Amino acid sequence: MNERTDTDAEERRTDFIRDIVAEDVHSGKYDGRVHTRFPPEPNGYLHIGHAKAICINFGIAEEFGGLCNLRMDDTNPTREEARYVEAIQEDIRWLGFDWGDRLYYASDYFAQMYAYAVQLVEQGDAYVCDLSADEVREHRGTPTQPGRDSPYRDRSVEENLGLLEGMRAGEFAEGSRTLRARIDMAHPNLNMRDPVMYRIMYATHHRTGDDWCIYPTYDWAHGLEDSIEGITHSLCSIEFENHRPLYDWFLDRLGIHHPQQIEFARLEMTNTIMGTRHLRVLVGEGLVSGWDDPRLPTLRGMRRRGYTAEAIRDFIDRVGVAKTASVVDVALLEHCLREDLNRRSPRVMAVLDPLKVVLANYPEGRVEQMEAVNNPEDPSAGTRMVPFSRELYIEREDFMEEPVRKFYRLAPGREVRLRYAYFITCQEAVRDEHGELLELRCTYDPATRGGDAPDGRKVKATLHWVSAAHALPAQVRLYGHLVPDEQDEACPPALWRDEQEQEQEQGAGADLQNRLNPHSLEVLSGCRVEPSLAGAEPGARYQFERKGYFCVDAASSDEMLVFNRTVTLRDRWRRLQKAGDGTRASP
RNA sequence: UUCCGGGUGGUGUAAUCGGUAACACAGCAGGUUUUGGUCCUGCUAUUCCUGGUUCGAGUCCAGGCCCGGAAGCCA
Repeated sequence: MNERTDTDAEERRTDFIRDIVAEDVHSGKYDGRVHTRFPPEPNGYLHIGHAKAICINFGIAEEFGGLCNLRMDDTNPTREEARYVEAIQEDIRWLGFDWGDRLYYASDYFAQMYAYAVQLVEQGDAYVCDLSADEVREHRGTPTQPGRDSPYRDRSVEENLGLLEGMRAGEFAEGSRTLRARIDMAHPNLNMRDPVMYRIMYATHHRTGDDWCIYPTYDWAHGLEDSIEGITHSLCSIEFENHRPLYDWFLDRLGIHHPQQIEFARLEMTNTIMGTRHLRVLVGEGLVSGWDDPRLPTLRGMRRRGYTAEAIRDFIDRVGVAKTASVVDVALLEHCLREDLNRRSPRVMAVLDPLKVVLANYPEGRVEQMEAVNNPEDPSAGTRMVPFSRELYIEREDFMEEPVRKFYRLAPGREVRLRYAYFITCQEAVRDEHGELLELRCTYDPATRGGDAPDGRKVKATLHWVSAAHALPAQVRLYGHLVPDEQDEACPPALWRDEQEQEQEQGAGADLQNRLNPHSLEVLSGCRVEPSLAGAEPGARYQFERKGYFCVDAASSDEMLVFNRTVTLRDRWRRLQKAGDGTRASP
């Protein structure tokens, strides 16, 4: 089911990257080889933005009969942790991609990178600089003003070699020296103004331990990683476009394999918060329950919420690939989700907000088994039996004492159908002394068993229900958008710069919190679900008829079933209500 | 302000050599329906601006406008 058929592949619309790759294959560039890679930094969990990069890199390799590597980009020991390495693999596998035995680590190339650095020093293309971080910044100039040469720029090759060796040997204090590329301090592209290649960090790396006290910067390392692995097409996001000339410069000076980098716009989406750093703030400040909070756009969160990998991949396909900065409507994601879930989810009846219904003319103690269709989209899913009795629960919102216009569910004197059961008519709404609605007194028509009237009369509504005596208690968690529509315009604050990070992230926590939807989670504990749900396994997905798609949460148990709402059904009635606000008509 | 990149319906993308601007989502209207679901039908709505070349411009040329990215020893 993960396999796409040939026709699907042919019908898949193309994009500018696929066009370039196809052209390269035809022209015989790289001997017609296609080899991509997905290079995450193991510093957090993957989110749907990563899914785009994953689908593009693995997808293109697959389509062109090539390979895609998985590479942990672990060049900064202070940010990366081993626990993320396993989680990243888990998420990619869940999405449905396979890297075979090609799991690599940037840290495996540290020795090779060092040798390349020595080569550059020997060529006079790199030098050891004693400027502090602040001084380097000050020498760099600005976008409009050229930078100034470092006073250490013209050291001899021998001195540089000796100093570099000393850096590696741990002879110098952290931050006291760097190795820099010797390019052009007046270059209009800031990235070319003698960028730092190595910094001294006395930090223990999650894989290389204390073998190194100098670590390559991303700009120095990244192109080398792709080159070493023989990558043909380095597909990355737009913000690295300005860095491409630098990667090209390194590769050309070194005279080694030169992949082609192509940049595409990263995925942005409405009604959510994206970006590892922002997500880290949400998790760190306890604004959500963890990286797998079902409200988060993390792959783990979405999985826990009940998203399918197929829906996510379909969504990424439909979003397309381009360079324009864009914000995709979350409605498209939800459409893909519903489409997939509609096909595959067994239907079941669950009452989220129970209102008791007593059938006055139904014999006490009698129980009937009603046959219900498991999935109208899939006849092979068969049917099941659902118990019916004198006392039932229906949804509180399916009754209105004074029905508004176009409300055609239950009301005093009205007849509706109970799905797969009988027509019932509401005789009386029973209230307590405070006017609180307690239960409904109804009668049923024995001739309508199964849901059809022999006299051909119609009802306008069909309600779902459960038998009070047979229903199982359940907790249901209703999830909504993380960010409400009104807040969607507000931009999340930019987050970076190490020395301000802690302070910034605290401020960011408050800023982020202000954007959040206060109703993104509603927990319902008094729900009643049909007995066939007994023993439902965590992760199992269902459609609660008329309510939405739900999946069994990991915290679910035999004592208390727990469901997460994945997404609601499209709800025309709700839309009518919204549109008709204030147009309440008397019955 | 300098460099790089980008502007096609409300949103995301497509349009072969310069030849009828299309697909999907959203929205609206209707049909079917034992889920106000699904499905089906229809509708609304698009080339940033100005000028030029051309029989013909989203596409080519010139100028302008707007948006994004870039001044970490992050990735």
